[in-house]
Amino acid sequence: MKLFLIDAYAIIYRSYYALIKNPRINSKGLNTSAIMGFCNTLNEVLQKENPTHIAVAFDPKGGTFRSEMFPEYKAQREQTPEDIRKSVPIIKDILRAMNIEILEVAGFEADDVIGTYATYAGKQGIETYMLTPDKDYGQLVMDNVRMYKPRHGGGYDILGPKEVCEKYGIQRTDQVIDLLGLMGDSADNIPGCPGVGEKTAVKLITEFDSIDNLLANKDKLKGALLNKITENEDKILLSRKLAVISKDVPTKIEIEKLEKKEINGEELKKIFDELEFRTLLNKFLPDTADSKTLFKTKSSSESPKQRTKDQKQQNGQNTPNLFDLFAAEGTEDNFYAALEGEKTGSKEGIDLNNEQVRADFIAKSFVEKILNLDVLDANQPYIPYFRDILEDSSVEKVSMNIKQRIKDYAANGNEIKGELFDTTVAQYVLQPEIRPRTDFPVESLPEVKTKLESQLKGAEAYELFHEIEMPLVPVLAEMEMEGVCIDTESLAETAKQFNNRLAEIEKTIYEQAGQQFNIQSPKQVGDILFGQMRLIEKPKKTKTGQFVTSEEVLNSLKAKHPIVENILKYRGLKKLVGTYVEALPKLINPKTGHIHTSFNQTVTATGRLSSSDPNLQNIPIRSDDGKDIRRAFVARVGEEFFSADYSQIELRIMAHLSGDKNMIEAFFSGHDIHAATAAKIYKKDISEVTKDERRKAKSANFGIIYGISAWGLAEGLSIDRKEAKALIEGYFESFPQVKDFIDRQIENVRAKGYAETMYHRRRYLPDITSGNATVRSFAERNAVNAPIQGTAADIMKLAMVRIHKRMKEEGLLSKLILQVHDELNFTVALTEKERLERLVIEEMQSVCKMQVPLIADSGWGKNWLEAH
DNA sequence: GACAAGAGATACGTC
DNA sequence: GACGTATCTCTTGTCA
Repeated sequence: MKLFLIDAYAIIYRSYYALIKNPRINSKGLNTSAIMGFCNTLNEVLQKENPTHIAVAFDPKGGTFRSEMFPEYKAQREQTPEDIRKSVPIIKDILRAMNIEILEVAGFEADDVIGTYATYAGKQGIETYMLTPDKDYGQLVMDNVRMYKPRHGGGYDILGPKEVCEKYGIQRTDQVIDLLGLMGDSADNIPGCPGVGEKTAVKLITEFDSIDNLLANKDKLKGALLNKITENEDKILLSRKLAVISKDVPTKIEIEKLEKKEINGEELKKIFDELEFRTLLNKFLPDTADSKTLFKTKSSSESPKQRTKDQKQQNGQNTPNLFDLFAAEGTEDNFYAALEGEKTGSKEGIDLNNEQVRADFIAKSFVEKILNLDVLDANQPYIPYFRDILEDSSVEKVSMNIKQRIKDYAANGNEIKGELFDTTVAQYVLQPEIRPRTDFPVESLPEVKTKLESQLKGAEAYELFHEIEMPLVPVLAEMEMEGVCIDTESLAETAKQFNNRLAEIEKTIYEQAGQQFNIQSPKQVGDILFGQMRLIEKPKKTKTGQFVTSEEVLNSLKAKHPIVENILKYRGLKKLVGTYVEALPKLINPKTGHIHTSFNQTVTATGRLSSSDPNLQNIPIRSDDGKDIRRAFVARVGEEFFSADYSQIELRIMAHLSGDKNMIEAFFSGHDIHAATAAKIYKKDISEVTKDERRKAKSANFGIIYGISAWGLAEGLSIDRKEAKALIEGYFESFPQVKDFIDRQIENVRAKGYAETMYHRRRYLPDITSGNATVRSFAERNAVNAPIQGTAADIMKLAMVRIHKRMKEEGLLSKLILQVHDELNFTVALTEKERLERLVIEEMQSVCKMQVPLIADSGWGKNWLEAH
C-alpha cells in the first residue's frame, strides 16, 4: 500500500502565487493558475509515485479551534484572493470526477486531518506520504510517514525522520513544534518570538531541548536574547500551542475508502473544456501522455534591484513642488501674475490665493523679508521670478538644510545671498544629540524661526549660530561642490599590488589552517583559531557567544602561530582595498572628475563636522600601505596641494581652560609637548626623557582630551591598571590645575546639566547624576572632553569662515577642499601660493587669544601625503 | 520560497 | 572619547 495525503490549500496557494506575474487567464476572464498548478502537481504525483491510495484534505469554511485560541490566527486566509476562492469548487469537482476522496472536517484544518490519517496509517504499517511544502508537517513524520515536499524549481524532497532532523538541525521530529513556537511561521501567522528566527531557534532548542526547559533555565541566557525571551514568554507558549498539529481529529478513518479508482474521463473532459485546458486531459489519461510543460514563468525584464534604486531616487526629491500645486489649482497664470506684481511692487500681487497656504506664506515672507527656501524647487520654471529675491541680500533665507539648497540653486547658476537661518542647524546648536526634526509644517516656519531664535538667545548660542554656524554653511557647500581630485592611475596601481599581496596571504592562511574559510568573517576566524587550532585555553567571547578576534586579541597571539599575523595583515589590507583603493574611484563624479563628500554640520555631539559618502576624514596615514592612498589625493591640474593643521590644538585649549602653569610653561618652552609632559611627570630634564616615557605621557595627554578611563589608558598602553593609575596620579601632581579643571568641569555640569565650549556650544549630559557608576563616569568624562573638543571645533569653524571670506574678498582662485578636524586642505594656484599660505596661517592663528599661542603648521606638495 | 532591506555585531580607518 | 564604513550574519518584510 502506498498512501498519499495532499494538503489542498498549500498546493493551491503555491501554484497561484508561482504564476502571479504571468497568470493563466481563460477567455471568460477566470484566473486558472491555481487549478492548473494543482492539477499538474496531482498528475505528477500520480505518474511518478503511482500511489494505491490517495486523498486531498481541505480546510473547512469558518473558524477552527485555533482561531478561538488566537483570533489573529491565519488572518491571511480570511482574505483569500478572489481567484482562489473561485477555484476551490472547481478543483473539488475535478477531484470528484477523478474519484479521489475529499477530506474535510468542521472545526479542524487540513493539517489536523492529515495528521490524524497519517498517524493512524503509519501505525498500521502503511507507507504514507504527506504532500505539502509546509514545514510544520515535520512534526508528523515517523516510521512509514514521510513528507513529500515540492522543491522550488521542480522536483520533490522526501523527508523521513532522519531528513527532518537534519534539515532543521534538531534531534527529534517533535522538536519541530518547539522550533515553530520560537521562530514562528509567517505562512500560518504563528507569531513566535520577535527577533528570533530559524538560526536562533535551532541554537536554543539544541541547547535546551525544548521550550519548557528553555523557559525553566532562561537565567542561562543573557543580553538581548534574554530580554526577548522574557518579554515574549506568553507569545512563545501560545505559538507552540498553535504549532501543534492534531493527531486525533474526531472523524471515522476508513483507509480502504481512499483507494485509487478509475477516472471519470467524460466528466473530467467536460470540466477541462469549460476551463479551456487543452492538453491536461491527455496527461491524466496515460495513453496520450505529453511531457511538455504547459507554461513557463517569464522572467521580469526589470531587476528588483534596479526598481528599488529608482524608487529611492524618486523619494530623495521630496521638495514640495510649488509649480505643480499651482498648476493643479488652475491658477498658474495668477501665480505668475502675482509674482510679477510682487516684483513691480504692486500690492495685489501679494494676494495670491487665500486657500493656498504656501502661496500665502510666500506672500507673507516677502513682507517680512524672509524667504522660505523649502517651498521653492530649484529646478522649476518659476525660479527666474524668484532670482532677484534669492540674490537680494536684504531678504533672509530660511530653510532646513540650506547647504543642499545652495547646491541645488548653484547647479542652475543661482546664488543665494543674504542672511541664512537653517532650522536644522539651529536645532542642532540647541541640542546636538537630538535628531533634528524635519517635519515642520511649512506654513509655520516663521513661527518656528522666531521660537528657535529666542531659544538660541536663551542658551547664549545666538552668536555661535549667527557668526559661526550659519556663515559656515556656504563654505561647506562650496567645498562639497568643488570636491577633491583623485589620481586614479596611482590608485589602480595600488589596487593591483594590494590584491596580489592579498591573494598570497590568503593562500598562506589556507595552508596554515589546513582548509579554506572566509577570512573576512570574524565568526569563522574565531572558529578556526580557537575552535580548531585551540591557540589558547580560554578564549574571550563576545556577548553573542562568538570568539573575540579583534586586532587587540590577535596581536597578543602573534607568537602562538604564524597564521595570526597573516590574518591581521589580510584584514588590514582588505580594509584598505575595500574602503578606499577600490571604492574611491567609483565615487568620482563624471561631470567634475572629482570626489564630492558631504560635510555634515548637525551630526556630532561635540560640534565637530563629520564627513560621509565617502568619509574623507578617515583616509589612512599611519601605516605605510595607507600612505599610498593619501598620495592619490592630488591638487587640481597645474596647482599645488596645501595642508595646514593646528598644532596640538586640544592640549592648548586644555592648557588655556585650566590655566595650568606647568602646562602653559611646557608650551612656551617650544619643546615637543609630550616629551615636555613626560619631563614634568618623571621629574627629569627633557633631554633625559626616554621614548617609553614620552609614549606614556602622550597617552596620558590623549587620555585627558579624549576622556578615557584609567582602564582605557591601561588598555591602550598595554600596562596594568595599577601602573595606569600611578601614571594618572603622576600627571595630576605635575599639572595640579588640570586636575582642578577636571573637578570643576564635572561639578559645573552637575549643577547646570550641560557642558559648554568657549563659544557657548552646549552638550547636555543628564547622565552625570546617574546612580549607575559606569553611566555616570561616562558622562563625567564627556563633561571634560566636550568643552575641549568642542572649542577646537568652534575655532576651526571660525577659521574656515574667515579664510573663505578673505579668499573671496581677495578674489583668489584657490579652493578650500577638505577639513579633517584640525586640518585644512587647499588646492592652490601657483601664482597664489605665498598669499594663500600667509592668509591661511594668519587667520588660523588669530581666531582667538588664549593663554598659549594658537599655532598652525603647514606644508606643500603635489598631493596630500607630500603636503602633510 | 526567494530576495532584499534592515538591524546588530564586529572590526578598523581617522582625529 | 568622537565619528563613518565595510562585512558578515540573522531577522523581517515583500513579492511572487
